[in-house]
Amino acid sequence: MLSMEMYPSLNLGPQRIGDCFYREREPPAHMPLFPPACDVAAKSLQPRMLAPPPVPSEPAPKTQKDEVKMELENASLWKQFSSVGTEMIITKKGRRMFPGLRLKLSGLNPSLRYILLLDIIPADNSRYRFQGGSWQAVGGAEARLPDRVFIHPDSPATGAHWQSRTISFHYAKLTNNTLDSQGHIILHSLHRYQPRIHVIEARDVLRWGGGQHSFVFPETQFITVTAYQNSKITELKINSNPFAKGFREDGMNSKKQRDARQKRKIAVLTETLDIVNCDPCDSTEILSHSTDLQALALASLPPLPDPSCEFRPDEASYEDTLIPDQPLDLGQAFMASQMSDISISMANGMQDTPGNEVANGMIERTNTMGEPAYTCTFPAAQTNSSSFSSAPLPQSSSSFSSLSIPDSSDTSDPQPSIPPIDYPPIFSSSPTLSSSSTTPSLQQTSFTFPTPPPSNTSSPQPLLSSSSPSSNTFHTIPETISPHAPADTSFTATPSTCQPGLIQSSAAFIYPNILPTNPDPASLTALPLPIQNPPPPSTLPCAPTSFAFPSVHPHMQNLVSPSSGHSALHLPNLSHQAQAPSLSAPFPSSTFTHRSSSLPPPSFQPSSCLGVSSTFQQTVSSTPSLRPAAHPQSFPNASTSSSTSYPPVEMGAVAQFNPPAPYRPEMVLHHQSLLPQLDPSLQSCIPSTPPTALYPAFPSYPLRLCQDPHPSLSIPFRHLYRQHQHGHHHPQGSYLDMSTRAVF
DNA sequence: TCTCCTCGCACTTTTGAAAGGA
DNA sequence: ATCCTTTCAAAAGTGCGAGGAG
Repeated sequence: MLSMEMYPSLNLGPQRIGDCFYREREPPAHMPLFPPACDVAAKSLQPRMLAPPPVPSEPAPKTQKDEVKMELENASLWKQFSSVGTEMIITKKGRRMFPGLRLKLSGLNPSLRYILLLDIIPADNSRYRFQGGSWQAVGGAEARLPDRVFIHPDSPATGAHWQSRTISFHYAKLTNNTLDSQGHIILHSLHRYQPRIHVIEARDVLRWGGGQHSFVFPETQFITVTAYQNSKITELKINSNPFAKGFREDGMNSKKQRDARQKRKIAVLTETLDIVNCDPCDSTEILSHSTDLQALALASLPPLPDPSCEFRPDEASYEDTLIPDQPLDLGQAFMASQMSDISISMANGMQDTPGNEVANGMIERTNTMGEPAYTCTFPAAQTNSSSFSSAPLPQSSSSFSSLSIPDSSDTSDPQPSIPPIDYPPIFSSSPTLSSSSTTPSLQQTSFTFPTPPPSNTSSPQPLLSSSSPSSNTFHTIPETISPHAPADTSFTATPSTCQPGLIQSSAAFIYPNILPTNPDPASLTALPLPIQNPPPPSTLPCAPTSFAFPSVHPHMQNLVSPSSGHSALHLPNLSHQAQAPSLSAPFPSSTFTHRSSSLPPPSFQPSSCLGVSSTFQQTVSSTPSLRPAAHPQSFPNASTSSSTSYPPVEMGAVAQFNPPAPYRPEMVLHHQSLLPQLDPSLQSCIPSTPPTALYPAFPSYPLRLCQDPHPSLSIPFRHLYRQHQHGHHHPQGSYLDMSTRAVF
């Protein structure tokens, strides 16, 4: 088995290792070290297999880290969905996300390599139900499933690579199958989730953790469903997703067409039954029936030419064929109905052309991240698809209307409703945003919205000065920043007050402060947090996180050849890693237990994105990533929902994050701290008494990068698991199948 | 009875192989 | 023989609706 410790610098203490037993594979003999795009950079780098543990003294250039920015290119589309209440279908086989996450990165060191991860964490600890046109929290969340992290197929790649193109996570799939072995991200239905993107510096393929930047875009929050609940979302999806084009009004699978087909089918079946019931021996019956049948058949056929027309060949032909032979008539009737359907469909298709062009145009714009196409007409959620225009979204937007927001501050509220996210007009300040028309509010001024200019989607976006409040890019918090220091000092107050009505959603949220210290809860709580509120209760359990390459791009898969030997991390760019001699070294099991700790007081960064850069911060691993970060209001649990501010955290300052970790290929990401907790903001509103935890308290869940043993998978090293300290017993079994696959 | 999930359907786009031509 | 373009079919991604389970 070949595994790699992804974050050597995150030595949190004794760790549990060796939980993942995967079939070892030999590294592909001819696997290129890096994708062509990265070849040059890769050559410039000295591969360091089994390199010694990273030395804290080798931090990446601060300047670069500090300027790492991420933009959500299709932010306007996301906002459209968010304004209505984004729903994501999850299926057993896995469903892609739509909208997808399309990102632009900047501020990376072009010569360094980075790994991009996507994980999705619970936004709160409630289960939802769609009632009365809005989402209502109806109870506690189900036990958190093991977190899986989707590693971007290009990972690791150089900063130049990431910055030269739009980064898409569209290959990531969501599933509700807790036994999923495909590496999809497992989520509960009817729960609210928040995607996060992590940029992890990989100074070389085996040395991860030089620095970490995490980004959260509140508008990407969604509720998982197995079937769409809100018709507005359905309309949005159909109008925005090319694959659903057939369901558009002008499509062949539109409701109109379906209804017409259904009617025809029913009519035909009814007629058939009637005919069958007739006595075939009675010529009279037959004759009369034939007449009826003819009428029916004719009825089911496309309209005949106008009687006034002199030439009506169709009529004759129908009579000739239908009357004489009953069986034939039946068949013809059916065929006729089908043909009529086809002809109608064809006609519609013909007619649709213009409309389709428009639709296609929209799609193309969407695909190309042409935000303008989707921005639009919100504030008010459109009642119909037609309302979605390609017009730019008014800045005022906001309002979502129909959905009521559950008062997060009020945990007692049994049924808080989630309103669509209201995005304040924060764009105005950004020169890059065409849509910006409104004056940012006081709080909004400090926001930096990730929305990129509608154009240049394919090309790297010009970097916005981080200093500029108007920038629509999310800034990560420099590692050098003290964890206690607010990332954005300009931000004065947070909606902190947890007032239900206040929504800072449009802004990106900064990650909750990650405690730079020991995961020990006691120590965490003892930390002098600059902010305000006591850390959130660690009631939320941490689930094991797995990093998966579920949907690895085909080309990546091709690069990997399963081999009998140890499984190596076969990232496309990594070929040499397999050569590490120490790969086979056994993993020491760790005794480290991670407890949920209180989160540091969140400082609200109104600005956009929750970007947290850190050199591996341990976020309160214990603190469940579950905290609702993005939209406090939406959190029923007051304790969790309260604050929107996230103080910057410097992980590098924490000793536990910096300790040189042994670099062993066998190791997998084993640090729960990898992913900072999402919603530290809650703390501002956190009552002195921690709310009852809806999620069972999870012990520590070290992140581990494990190779997926599944034979069918060509990509080894597919999963990174954040494992439970003490092992998690899923109702359906253990999380890891020690034999061959990572299952639960 | 209600809610939620699963499955099959029809439709679409995407992708890659095959065919043809320069 | 190589490269490029076009064509075609398979694969995969969509939402819908019926039906089943709890």
